Amino acid sequence: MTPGKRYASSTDVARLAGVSQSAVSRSFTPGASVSAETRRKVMAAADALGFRPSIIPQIMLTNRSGLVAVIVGGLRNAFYGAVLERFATRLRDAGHQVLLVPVESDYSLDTVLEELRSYRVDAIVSGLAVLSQEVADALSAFRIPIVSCNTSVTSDWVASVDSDNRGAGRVAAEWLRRCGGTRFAYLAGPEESPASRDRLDGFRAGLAALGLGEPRVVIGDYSYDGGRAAAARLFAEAPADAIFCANDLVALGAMDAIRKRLGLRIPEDVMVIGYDDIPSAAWDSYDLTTFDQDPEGLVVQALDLVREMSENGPARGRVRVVEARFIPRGSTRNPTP
Amino acid sequence: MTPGKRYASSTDVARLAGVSQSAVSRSFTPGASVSAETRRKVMAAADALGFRPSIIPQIMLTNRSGLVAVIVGGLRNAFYGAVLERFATRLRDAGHQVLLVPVESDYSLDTVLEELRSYRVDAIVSGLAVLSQEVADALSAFRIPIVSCNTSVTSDWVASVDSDNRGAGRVAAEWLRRCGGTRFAYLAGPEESPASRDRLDGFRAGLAALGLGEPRVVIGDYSYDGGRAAAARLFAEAPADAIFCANDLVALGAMDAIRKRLGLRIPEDVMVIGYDDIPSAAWDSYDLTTFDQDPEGLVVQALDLVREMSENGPARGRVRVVEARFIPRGSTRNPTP
DNA sequence: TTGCAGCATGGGAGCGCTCTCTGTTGGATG
DNA sequence: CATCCAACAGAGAGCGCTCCCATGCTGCAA
Repeated sequence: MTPGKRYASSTDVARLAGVSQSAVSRSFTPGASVSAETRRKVMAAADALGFRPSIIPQIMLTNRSGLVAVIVGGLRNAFYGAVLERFATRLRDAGHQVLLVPVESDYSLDTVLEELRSYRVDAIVSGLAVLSQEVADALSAFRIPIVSCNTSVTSDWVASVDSDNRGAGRVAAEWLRRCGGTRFAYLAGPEESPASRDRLDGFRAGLAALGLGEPRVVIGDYSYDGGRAAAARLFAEAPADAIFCANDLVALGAMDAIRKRLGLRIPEDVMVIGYDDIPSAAWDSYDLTTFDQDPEGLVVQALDLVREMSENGPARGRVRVVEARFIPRGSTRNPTP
Repeated sequence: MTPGKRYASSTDVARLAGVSQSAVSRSFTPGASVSAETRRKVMAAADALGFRPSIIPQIMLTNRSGLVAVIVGGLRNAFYGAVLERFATRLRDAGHQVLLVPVESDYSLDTVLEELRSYRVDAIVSGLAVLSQEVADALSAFRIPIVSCNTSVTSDWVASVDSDNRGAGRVAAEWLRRCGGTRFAYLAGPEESPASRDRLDGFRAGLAALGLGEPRVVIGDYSYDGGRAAAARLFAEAPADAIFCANDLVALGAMDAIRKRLGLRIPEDVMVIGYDDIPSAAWDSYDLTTFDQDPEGLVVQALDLVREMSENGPARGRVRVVEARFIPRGSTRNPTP
């Protein structure tokens, strides 16, 4: 290895060890046919040169890079951070590397896709960005396994993992009713979010099953500020006393608006339920009743789908549903038995 | 391209376009010498086959992968999420790919390093994990540029970017004093965190400059629960009325402990200052006085250091300090003029 | 017509591995 | 002593690019 060079090659090691380059390669291949003596010499030379086999030629040979792209939007939400961390950890444990791709919106994906292709990524996990049907189809044409969370698009190479949004919506409706709720409302996420829509569908279905009418709905944007504004708009029109929110951030914003701006008490005057169980939901100031999306389960299922598609090819529209665990806390009253 | 193959090669394209493989390569190289006619034919064939040049052979040739590893620990803290997102976005804008490496602690880095080396990463940004001197030295031996945030290790290939922790500590001391604080305390992060220590140093220096004594210090762990517990321990011993916290999460935990468990008012009875300006700090329930660490500046400086080391080689112990902006809010009283 | 840029083009090497194939041992066997 | 085989070592191809070089072709001045 010449002084300025950053990496020694297997040829450098072979020269120093006095063996062939093939012998070096074999020494680093588990189960290959090398004598103990040769391996010893090779390892000594490798240590001396700081050699470590490059994975790049392997990628060239196999077109499998070991890279899995994880596309995320909005890491400011601690829930996404938690999920991302789990994804990354598990992917690494499974021997993959994680290529992080932050996107603002899915139309910015187009340019990104080409790059991912040129890096020969093995799979794409569309963490939590909204994935449109067009983009899904474009992606699908590349024959790269894609697993998308909480979206409803379908395409050959796109599978998805969803939280049981509908089921949770129903549970929220029932719980709020049992706790004495009478005027129901839903503070939604962005209009195009399938997760938000599904939660609302479930909420509606739950209310209907109890013989109750439609909840009032205010469109928001999954953020604290959005939740605060949505609550203000809701109460400006008419009061509500049983509010289901598209996610925890919205719920926390709503709670603050209700308490600090409207001067109402939670849960005495108004009950609030969120979704995600982000850390702040458990904080003393909020003590928010919510649903644990089971990020662990989400991640496990997603990675299982990745594995499955990598091995068996396209799995058109396969969907795995992960149960959401209801977590009653102090933002709802005690249910009547 | 045979049906089952995922990727077309430039040779496939050349065959279809009726030109040489070199011509295909040139057509995709800006500024290369190709006739318009040839390029047209190549592009048509490339589109037909869904061809996109692989970057892998390039990496082999140059040993530059375009990959930058970002090592993070604790994405649950929304501040880290925000910083990570910025890093990733800017790195991508600069033409790099982001390899996300989550670590629990720095001893788990050893195995990770080898992998990073085999992927020929161009640089490592040790986002926010604690980096020990040993690990830094080991990394340095690989001649890979490393930029570390808020740590104090020094090694040939390790540079760092720090928030102005000391300066902020002094400002906190002065502000709390001007607002009528008399019994000062510091709720620290983990003992080995240089950032936490520096903030305390500054706080001490600020108090000393005002002719005040030592603050009481309680060791914690940078988390909400840790902050709550630390505040409880602090008050169990003796009350305080001017508390500076190692970060916002600690501050929020402390605030909840002070209000909900101790029944004291903020800021009337106790004033609290945090660090980071995470989103929750601005929420109505907290309205926390804090310091904006300027994540944007942090990221810009870090990337500038990466660039500099990539171009000019090792920059032993270079440190960039990023100003922290003080954000007075309602968790401190109004200062007397 | 000849000469010579100047551009366009194809051929070929080489990056660092893995895999296959061939060769070379040495020891057991007939 | 000839034969065979297992165990191992080395040679070489090839992955898909980029770069260098030689060649051919055009157009323009001499």
